Amino acid sequence: MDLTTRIRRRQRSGDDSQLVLDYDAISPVAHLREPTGRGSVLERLLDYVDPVFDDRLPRNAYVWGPPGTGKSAVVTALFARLGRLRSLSGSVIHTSTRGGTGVTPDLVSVDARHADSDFGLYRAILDAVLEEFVPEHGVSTETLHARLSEYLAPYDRRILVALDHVGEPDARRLVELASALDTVPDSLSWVAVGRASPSTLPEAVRPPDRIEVPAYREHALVDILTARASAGLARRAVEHEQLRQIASWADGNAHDALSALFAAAHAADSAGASRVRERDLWDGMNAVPRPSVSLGRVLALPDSRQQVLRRLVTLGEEGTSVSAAADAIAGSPAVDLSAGTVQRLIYELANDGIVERVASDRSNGAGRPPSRLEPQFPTAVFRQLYDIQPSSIAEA
DNA sequence: GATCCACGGGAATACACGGATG
DNA sequence: CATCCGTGTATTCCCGTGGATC
Repeated sequence: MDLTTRIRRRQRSGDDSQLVLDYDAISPVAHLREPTGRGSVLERLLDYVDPVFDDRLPRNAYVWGPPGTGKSAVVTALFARLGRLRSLSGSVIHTSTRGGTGVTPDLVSVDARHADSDFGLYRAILDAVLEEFVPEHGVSTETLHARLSEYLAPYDRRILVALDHVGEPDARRLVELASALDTVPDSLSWVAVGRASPSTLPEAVRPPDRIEVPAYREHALVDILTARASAGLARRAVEHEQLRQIASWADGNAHDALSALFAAAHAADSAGASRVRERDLWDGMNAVPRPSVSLGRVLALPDSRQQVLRRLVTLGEEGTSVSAAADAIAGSPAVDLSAGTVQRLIYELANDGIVERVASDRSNGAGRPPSRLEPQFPTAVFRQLYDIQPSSIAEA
């Protein structure tokens, strides 16, 4: 057990109940080292990356499928594992900028939600590939581009980049990413991970290799829930039949299923129960809006946005309108933003679909009626995950 | 001095309503 | 009765500024 896990366990409130042993294990945003139930997808991905074993570079590719199907999980796990295997084999000093003898392609994962400019994209790749620190300020996009090109220039240097979450609501679109990568030497390939069907991609960026990741079958989802529950919950905390209910309700979406399990377990735990009761199960499923914005996306938002959301989900009466919510949030000592900025952020979040503005039914005369705010993600799960983030441990 | 980015602030625009107008 | 107008909010849009850094 690592330190973070230990700290998290200690952080649990209410020491008596031992229902949830490890929130991380049942977290919808944590990816397991061994993804469950995605064997055939994994096989296809292995076929795709096969050239890497011969120190060659695969072509561009596109992995796609609906939300909550483990696309990211599989690709992330594969890249991590390959990177680890390679460094174990010791045949390549891939992180060294000095060596120059490396021939195995570098494997880099980039979250398109973070690399939201050409600058960010180049920086993310360089940062993964170079040992030295890559500046975040004070240097032009052009400079980073040149550095990347320079890195790739030697004949035997190659990079395979996984572009995760491509084209999702607040990530860049593949077209933009691809064209940014088009201008570097072609000893760089990418494998994009997204939701949209390849037929919706412009022909110019539609890669030759495509791997579809279909929704989970119900029994596969039950397996996933079972594995997670046994890793993170006390023995017998939840019954097989309850997991089956969640799986059936989640309709193939692992994110939603795990969120419901998480929320149910948390509800039971904080009520001091030793097992998930029917009402907890019910609460858990009700805690997840359908469709739900993925928590991975919420937790990938810039800090200021997450702070705003964290306060927003605990507002009561003060949250009845955008401006009232903004005032209340800006007034919180934990938030260091002006009310105007908070308000703008809320509107931005609403535009991105992370919260929904609902037209108020009652109008009291003058002016345009304010709208109510409804988060489109599992708020209970978000609160818990946000509060146990390492950063908040540091602050505490 | 240059660079990127997040903030902040405010102008411009959209909308809802009641009342006035033709 | 159908439209237009004025007023008061809500929402969107835009851009300058300053921090942090090289």
